[in-house]
Amino acid sequence: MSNMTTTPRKAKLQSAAFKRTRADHSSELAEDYVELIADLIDEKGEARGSEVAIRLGVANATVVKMLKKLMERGLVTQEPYREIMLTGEGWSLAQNGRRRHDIVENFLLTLGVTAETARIDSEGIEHHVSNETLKAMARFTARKMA
Amino acid sequence: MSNMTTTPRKAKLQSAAFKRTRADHSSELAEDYVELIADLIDEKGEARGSEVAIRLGVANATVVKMLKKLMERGLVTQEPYREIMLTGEGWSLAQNGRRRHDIVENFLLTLGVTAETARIDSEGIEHHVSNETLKAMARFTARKMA
DNA sequence: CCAAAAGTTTAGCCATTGCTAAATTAAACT
DNA sequence: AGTTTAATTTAGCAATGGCTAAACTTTTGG
Repeated sequence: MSNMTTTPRKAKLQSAAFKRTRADHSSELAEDYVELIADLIDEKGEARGSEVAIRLGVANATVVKMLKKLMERGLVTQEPYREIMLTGEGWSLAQNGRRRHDIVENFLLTLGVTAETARIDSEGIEHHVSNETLKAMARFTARKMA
Repeated sequence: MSNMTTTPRKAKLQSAAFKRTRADHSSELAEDYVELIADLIDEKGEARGSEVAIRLGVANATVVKMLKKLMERGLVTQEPYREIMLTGEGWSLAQNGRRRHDIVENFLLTLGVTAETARIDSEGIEHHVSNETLKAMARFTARKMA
């Protein structure tokens, strides 16, 4: 425990961390959409734009606009007025997101927070956790469950 | 351990969680600025816009624009071409941010990730952690340190 | 099979947070 | 003090992700 942060801290070279946070924001929305679309397909057999809008709490038009971006990025396909489908790449991204999400959510539950809090916080945290931290979380959960 | 997330998950009413995440994003930038300004004042005796720009990795003009917003929100004060100062409210916000940041960073260190990862990840996570989770993290760290 | 309802898209707006280049002010050096 | 240099601000632009209202399809029910 030698490298503990103490209160009178140095403001070091931190721009990398902030840039990383900003970069995360651009991809995290795409991942949220793709993950939700995957869930809808698994749950209801298809993903409609209006359902995505409801679950994300945004307007229909916003979803339409985002779906165009996601199509440009090669993550989803859709014909006008039809349901949304995921490309292979879209499925990979969704599955990676689910994996991270589950690890974080289960970790929080194991830490002892309520299910509701685990659900909400994991949504926010999921995109900002490095693979190293993710591994540490998974390790912790596995240990506690054993 | 009854409420563990399993892979074929239900896509429930999650719009609240997403809305919360979007709302966090608006305030997290303000907190990053204010926290950094507080660090600079403590470290160098004053906070200059150009220094803020360097540390956050953005252009000078971006900082100027943000500072106007922060002044409108009553968090900082500044006379043209002069150094940046924090209002009482600004200091509270900064201190709250530091507190959260320290808890998360120390928690990650205790979890066993490297110092570099703890620094970077805590930057991203800090703004998305509820008070309940924060408490759980602090408890965990305290227990391990004992 | 056609009209009404429901679902989807388009058009056009707004706020936010970036940027560069040019103008302005303050500071430092003869 | 005056001039150069450095710091700061202004002006104007771009991308992103929201929204509402109006237009257009698809679906559904006589």
